[in-house]
Amino acid sequence: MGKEEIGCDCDVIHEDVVNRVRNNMQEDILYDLADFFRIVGDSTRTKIMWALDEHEMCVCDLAVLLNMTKSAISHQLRVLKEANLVTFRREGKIIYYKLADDHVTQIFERGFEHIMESK
Amino acid sequence: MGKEEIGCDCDVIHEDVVNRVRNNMQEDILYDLADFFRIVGDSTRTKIMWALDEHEMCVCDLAVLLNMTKSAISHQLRVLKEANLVTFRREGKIIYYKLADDHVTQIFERGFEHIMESK
DNA sequence: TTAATAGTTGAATATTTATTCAACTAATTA
DNA sequence: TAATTAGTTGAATAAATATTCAACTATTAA
Repeated sequence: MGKEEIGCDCDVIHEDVVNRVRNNMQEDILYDLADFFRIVGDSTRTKIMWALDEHEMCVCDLAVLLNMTKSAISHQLRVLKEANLVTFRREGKIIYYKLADDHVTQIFERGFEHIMESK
Repeated sequence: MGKEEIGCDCDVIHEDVVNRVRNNMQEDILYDLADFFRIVGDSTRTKIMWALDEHEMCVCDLAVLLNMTKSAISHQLRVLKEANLVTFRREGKIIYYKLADDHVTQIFERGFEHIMESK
């Protein structure tokens, strides 16, 4: 068989399985998927998303709710904005944030149910 | 109003909203939820989970498939085992890993669909 | 019982990243 | 206009963690 790649330090054992799986593997999509989970996978961002799923809120509301500084909240909101997980609208001095769309809401709520059930 | 907590550096703006949301907030569950997403939110672990969702595999198969060392794969499998996301069975020298249960499979596949659709 | 192979493990390194701090912009109001 | 407030930003620090490396265990086969 021989090591088919440079990086691994062993021979493949089930070559047919690996070849079949490799043919179905779309690496770029798996990176995007990992990215999505990575962004939600921080407790501050998870709390923000859960809170915004309950009601739209401004930075100060979130800061008080989560007992954190405006800056820390704002930095994390930027991450969530860049990942298109939240949107916002400005009303005077105040910016209201909310979850981006139903898709995000559903994925988030499904994960929440998963945790609730396994308790 | 006054700063209700020590950590934040501003006053609450929508006190009624924050109070209502705070009453519904279960922090321990939100931490578990973030943990779940954090563990899946690494590209190596995402690839491993996707591959095991396709077919059960041993460490060497995964190492060849992902072009990584046995050690790196093994370390990540341990993380996934500890989070109860994968299980395994031994057959002689070889240990076969697979996704833990339908619950995990479904959450993972749903995230995958989400990414596929938004492309 | 020795050699070979599948897999694990702990320590070290290197990278990523969450929060802090101080300075800043944007909008409002006195 | 000047002062106030909501929010942002960049750099620095501190903490978390993915991979590497070398040594190790467990099972099988010679």
